[in-house]
Amino acid sequence: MRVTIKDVSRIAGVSIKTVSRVLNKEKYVSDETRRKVEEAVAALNFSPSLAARTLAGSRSFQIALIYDNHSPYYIHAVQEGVWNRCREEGVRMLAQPVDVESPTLAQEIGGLIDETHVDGVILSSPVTDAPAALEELERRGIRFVRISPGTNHALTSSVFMDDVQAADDMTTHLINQGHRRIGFVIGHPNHMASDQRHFGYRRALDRAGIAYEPGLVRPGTFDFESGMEAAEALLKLSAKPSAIFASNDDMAAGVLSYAHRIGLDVPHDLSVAGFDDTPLAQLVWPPLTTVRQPVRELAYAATDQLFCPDPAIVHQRLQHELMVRGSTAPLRKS
Amino acid sequence: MRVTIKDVSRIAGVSIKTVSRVLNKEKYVSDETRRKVEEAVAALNFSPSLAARTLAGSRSFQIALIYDNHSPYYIHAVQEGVWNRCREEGVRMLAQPVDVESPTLAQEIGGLIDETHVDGVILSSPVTDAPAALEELERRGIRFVRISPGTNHALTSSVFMDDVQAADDMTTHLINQGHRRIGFVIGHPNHMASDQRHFGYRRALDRAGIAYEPGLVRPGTFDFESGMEAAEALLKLSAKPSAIFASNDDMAAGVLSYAHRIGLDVPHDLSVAGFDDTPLAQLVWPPLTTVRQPVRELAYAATDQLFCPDPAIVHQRLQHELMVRGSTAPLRKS
DNA sequence: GTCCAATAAGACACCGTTGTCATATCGGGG
DNA sequence: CCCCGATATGACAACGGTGTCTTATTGGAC
Repeated sequence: MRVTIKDVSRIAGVSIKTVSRVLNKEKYVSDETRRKVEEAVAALNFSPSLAARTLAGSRSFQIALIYDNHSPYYIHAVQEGVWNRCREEGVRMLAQPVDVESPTLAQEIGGLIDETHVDGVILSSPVTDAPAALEELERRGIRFVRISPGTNHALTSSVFMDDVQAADDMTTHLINQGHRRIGFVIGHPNHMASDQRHFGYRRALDRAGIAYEPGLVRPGTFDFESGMEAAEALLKLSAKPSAIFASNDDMAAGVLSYAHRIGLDVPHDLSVAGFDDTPLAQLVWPPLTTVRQPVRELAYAATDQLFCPDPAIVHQRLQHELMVRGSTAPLRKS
Repeated sequence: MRVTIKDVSRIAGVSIKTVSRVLNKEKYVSDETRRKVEEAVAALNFSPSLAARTLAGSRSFQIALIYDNHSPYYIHAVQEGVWNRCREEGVRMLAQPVDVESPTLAQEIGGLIDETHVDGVILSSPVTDAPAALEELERRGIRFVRISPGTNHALTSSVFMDDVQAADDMTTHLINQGHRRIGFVIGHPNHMASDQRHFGYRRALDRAGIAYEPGLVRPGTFDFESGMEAAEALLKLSAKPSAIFASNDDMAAGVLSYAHRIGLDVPHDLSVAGFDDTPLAQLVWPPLTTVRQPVRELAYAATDQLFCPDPAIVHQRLQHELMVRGSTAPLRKS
């Protein structure tokens, strides 16, 4: 049947406890013994049962990644980052999609933790800001790290980028190109990042001495359709914007699409900027000027913090990057 | 500390075995007792330890989804489909990215199974056709279902769509619009679907009495760049195609992008068709005519088969759908 | 009234590890 | 040479459930 630690101990001629010691890289095992055990492990192709380790020990060698589905690209990148760090650590990753609006959110998360005894949890936006989730995790005293949280809940570690500064940078880029009437499409109200990007846009305008015009700002939901709708509203204004900054790439693609549909030439008739630098940014024409968000790196760093024994609460900021491509251009004199 | 089955049994005034029976919905528990146990479970907010159940019992309440990263959209949809079925069953999903080219693939999969005791495995393309993976799973006698396998390994269950027919349908659609010189971009050589789509293209041409011209067929790797490169090669031919059928959407987007770059008007100067109907298809201009691949449904059905106690090997085909959008048009008489 | 199958519930071993404690040996300071 | 802390290893009891077996108790069929 299944190969167990007993088989290994028999082959190696030691007790199961000693095998366990080798497996867990504990001190107080002689080189000679260690070698024998390692050989036996290799010979039998032994992998210890996670279930047994979890039950008997104080670790489960599993962490959970909890997220709500918004952008497949984003989630995919997060999973990749978390997974990369997990694999180095020999830890399994449990991917757990949830509905952040669900009234049973806390219960679901609690159940997950009770069932699996995960050693820690990574929270991805927008679950990072769901009070029910945070309370549940804290009540259980489980370690968790948040990726790009919107609220600076001082109690927990997090990794993030500066959304305000990034949106400011992008807006400033457009201003530097001579644009004065710059439309803005806000993100999904669920996401704190939406407010921050909105704020960054506003801050850049202020600094440049350009008045903030509510009419140039449209609500959106981070998806293509809402970008199109926002573009339609903005481009039907009598005083049209010469540039539109959509606060994520999907919406920017929607703006682009609507602009094409009514015969505008991007970037000469209209500059369009996005945010996130998803692959999509380079799968549209013209390729989007956007902000690269280091998602993989954020996820990796978050997981690293989870494993890192440093008990201090750490807030780590990673750098964004302005990706200037073909969808923005200097304002045409007319 | 942690709430265990003992606490529940104490509160309910029954033995732990009876609690276990209720948890597992076994027969031979009186309604009265069942009610008492359920109340105790609810009162204590009890979730049984998966580790203990796995160790003691014959099930682990976990399945693994093994995939290699190609398209984030595809993987995301697969995960969603698998997860949806898992949630109904109260089973956890272990997402396991692998490198299908890795020489240690079998070992990784073997280790996963030994460690986690998963009850079954879902294989997503292209891992579906990695001999090392299949052999390892069979050697361990573990149940697994493949999503869209390329080879018809008679031993295992699978769900799939008819790639040949779908590519045939799309090609026929183009032919019906009057196109005769139809370029084709092949997919990644790793994926069996690439050959099948290629074959479908050829079959449709044959039936229509159009000669297959190797010069109109370019290799690709399922990504945007390879689509652009293929488009460049095809559109520099002296006898240009009037339509290009790229065998996935990313490559079609690449074709579209290159066409725009050299000033072609799609669809009037060139029809472009894709395959998969990823969200991207509607995030480009003009929206792509493509084949809808029912990925979520395939994943859901595969998981359903895994849980279904029917031991027979089942091959289930799901229907594709032609999505005609703005990127294809009747051949312009010139 | 007897017998047997179906129903209902508990006792107890066991799953494969790790934690704790006990034991043995070794090397060096006094 | 003795004693003690560091090193090295093993015995054994958990961990929290399920599988198996045993024991009552019912309710027809004969």
